Amino acid sequence: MDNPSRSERSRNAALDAAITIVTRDGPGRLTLDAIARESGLSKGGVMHQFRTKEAVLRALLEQQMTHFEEFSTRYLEKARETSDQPELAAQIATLKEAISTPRAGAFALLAAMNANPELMAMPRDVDIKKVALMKAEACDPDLALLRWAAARGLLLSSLFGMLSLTEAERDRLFERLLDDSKWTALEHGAAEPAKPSRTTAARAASPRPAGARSAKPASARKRG
Amino acid sequence: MDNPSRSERSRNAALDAAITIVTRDGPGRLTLDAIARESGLSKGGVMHQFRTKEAVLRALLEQQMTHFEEFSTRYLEKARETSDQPELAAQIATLKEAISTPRAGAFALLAAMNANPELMAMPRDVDIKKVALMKAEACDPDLALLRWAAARGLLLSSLFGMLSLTEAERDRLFERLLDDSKWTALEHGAAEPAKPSRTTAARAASPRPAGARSAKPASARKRG
DNA sequence: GGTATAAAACCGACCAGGCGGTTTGTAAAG
DNA sequence: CTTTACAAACCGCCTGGTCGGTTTTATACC
Repeated sequence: MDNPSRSERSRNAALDAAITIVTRDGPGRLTLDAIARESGLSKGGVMHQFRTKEAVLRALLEQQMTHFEEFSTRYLEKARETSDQPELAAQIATLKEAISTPRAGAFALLAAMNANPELMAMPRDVDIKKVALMKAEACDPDLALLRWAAARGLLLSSLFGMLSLTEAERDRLFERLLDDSKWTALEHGAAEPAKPSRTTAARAASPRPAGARSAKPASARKRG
Repeated sequence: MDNPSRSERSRNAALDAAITIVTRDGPGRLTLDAIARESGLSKGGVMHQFRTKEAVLRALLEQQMTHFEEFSTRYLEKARETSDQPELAAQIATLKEAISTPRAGAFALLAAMNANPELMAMPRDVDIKKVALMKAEACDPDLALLRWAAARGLLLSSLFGMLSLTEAERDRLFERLLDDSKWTALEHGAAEPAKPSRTTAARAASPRPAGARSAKPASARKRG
């Protein structure tokens, strides 16, 4: 096997091991030795790929971020035709996804924060953009932000093992968060949309009077 | 000084030191030696008050929980007369409070989770009760849960340094979360309240048809 | 009161193990 | 033959926790 492949294989092995550890044993147990043990590599091998532990954390964060970023953009494309707030929808859906891929990604976040709170700057910067997009597309930006915050609250609470809701309840709440028709904007920004949104036509495709059951497939549903 | 006082003083010194450390240096830096150093006690002294590190974390969590519990009940009494969902209002207000007493309490939570995720059972048990109360008093329980989740999302995001909102924006969002008149229940549970809520009178105090312009200043508005 | 004694609070040296990181050596790729 | 990828031993430091001893407070007896 050529060198680049060899390296990448080792890198991935290490990162996979890290995720396994952090989800199985908690963030406090994520050590370089543990990664070496779990991945089958030697400690020297791990250190060859990541010169420092912080580098591991950073890589872990990046991996997770791109993973969810991909999910988000994929969802965004679909949502553009079904919602007039596609960015918001994508964000909520992504958070929902993150909750069911549970500790994997976001638990890494905890490990990162524990080691070095400044690492949090990375995901924050992404957030800033997302928030801007969501505000821009909404006629009631605050309401959009709150829907987003609610989704995030559900995710983070769940991550911390502090969410006392059943899976069904959670799903139902996410469903409702995603259903634009259940969130009527205050006239705040615009009772009648000032800008002729590019998706008014798409919106007309769902002319039910705000109360009808949402028909959204809502992506993958695990257990009924 | 008599023995009980002496003990309590030391305990508090240790806990205060722990909070200082965890907020200043991050949860990863919270060690027994650090606590001893910061508190002025010797390590032996610290170990005399808390036989193990987990005991310190537990005490820290308990202290913070009772602190916010007190705030919550104090608020609850007032809210009973101004909102027909006093439990929800109290929870939201408490979360708002927690965000501005920032890292102090909830950062401890992070430290706890890092060391031993099972410690999270303690705050979760409290939550379960709160959630039950909030659901019970609401005619649209899911909406109540979502308002609560949004508040929590704002808090946790802020804790993680991942909230890209200004203080004013945050305040405005909390304000809106607290304003019952801006959250109209879906007919879901009850278009006309099935159970004669004990505060229907109080609710009648704001008889505008849920859509009237709010008198709230709504602070800064960015784009037209 | 004073004094002997027990008990609690506290100190600081100490320990074994785990930690992040370095070094030295070796085999494979280029 | 140089460079890269890895292995394994090793290092110093810090960790949570122990332990024997000292000081302070509480109690018992006179």
